[in-house]
Amino acid sequence: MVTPDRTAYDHIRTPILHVDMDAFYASVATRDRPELAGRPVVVGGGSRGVVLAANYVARQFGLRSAMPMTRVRRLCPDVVVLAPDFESFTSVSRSVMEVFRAVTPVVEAISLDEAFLDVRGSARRLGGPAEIAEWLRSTIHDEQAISCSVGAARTVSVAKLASRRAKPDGVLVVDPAEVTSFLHPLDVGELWGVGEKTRAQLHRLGLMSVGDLAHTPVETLRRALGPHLGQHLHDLAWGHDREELAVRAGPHEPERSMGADETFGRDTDDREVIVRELMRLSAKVAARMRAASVVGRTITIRIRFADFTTITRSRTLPEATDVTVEIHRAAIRLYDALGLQRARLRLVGVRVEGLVPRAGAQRQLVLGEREHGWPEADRAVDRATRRFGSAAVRPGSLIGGR
DNA sequence: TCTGGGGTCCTAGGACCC
DNA sequence: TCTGGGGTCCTAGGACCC
Repeated sequence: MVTPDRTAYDHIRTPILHVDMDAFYASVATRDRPELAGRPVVVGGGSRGVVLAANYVARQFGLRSAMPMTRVRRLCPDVVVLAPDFESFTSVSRSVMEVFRAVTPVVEAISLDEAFLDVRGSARRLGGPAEIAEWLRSTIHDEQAISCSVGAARTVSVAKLASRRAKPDGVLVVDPAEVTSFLHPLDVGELWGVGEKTRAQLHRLGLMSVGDLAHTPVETLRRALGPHLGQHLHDLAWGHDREELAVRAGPHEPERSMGADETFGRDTDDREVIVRELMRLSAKVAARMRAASVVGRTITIRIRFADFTTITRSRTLPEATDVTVEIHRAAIRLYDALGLQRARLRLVGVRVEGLVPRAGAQRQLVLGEREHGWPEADRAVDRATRRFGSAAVRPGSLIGGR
């Protein structure tokens, strides 16, 4: 790559790049399927599922991420629905992240399909942000046959908005001098951190655009939205935000919590079904915790009723655990304490919070009070799962279940 | 047959401690 | 005999993100 004459690389004006794959899951799922070219495609499915990704043809029919599948089929009966293949998505994601790291070690991954890059240290070698953006796009396109969009700015949030504006398959550099003229016409709902509820609340206050937000006294916003959010949105409206990235310490930043939940195929009030599902979810979570060498003390269950109202109940144990049976037992206690009789449940979930490395959380063995055997049983399950796959080994209470 | 599944962070009240 | 006050933990809910 030809590098134009440049001085003062440290003062590069838009060093933060936000790279975002276009319709990532849909692009990966269709890249080897030329027969689907020009057809509306969504990734998702299940009778009670939602859209995970919609290609750009599907978007012309109004199909969007998070849209219920029932609505999808109504809006677009000819839609092609593909089941997600997360192994494939993860593998493509790894390759894409390698391309990012070829540009700079300062990469903050946000999800499988997007990341921030700080290219301050790369300018001498690779050129300015716009050139680096084009290099990333062509490299990813050549290697993975998918397109992406890139936003460049001085701050994280403006780079993020810029990549969205650049979609699909484009680049947008927002110079610091242009930040307010870029931001202020946008609807408040465009800001990162403003969802449906906050957007509606702001609109009720007569604050429609980011410019309106910017010209509202910060005290007013703090009173209306809470001190933290009020201050934060006022800052964002002026383009004030993080300029440094949080580079992950390792490939797997330790998670603060791990959980699993599942929507039933049909709502149920059958305790036996619910207890069995809690067992399956507890086993899944505990296995992931053991694989990550973490233990946790706070067990939370989530219940969603047929009318979609959702509650959580949690309990903090005296000792951190990664033992399936202990997590399950806590979950059952929390469930039974609710005293539900005929309430029909749509979803149940189990989550363990307050995770710490197992090495730093030695169990206290007090007077032999711990039942032993269960951790050993879990380890045996883990070994068998590694050898034969997860279908081969299931807790006894799940066998015979539908 | 409206509304998945994986997370993070914030708020707020009460308990408890100093 | 006058209601302080900060910090931390626990619990529940809620908003948001991808």
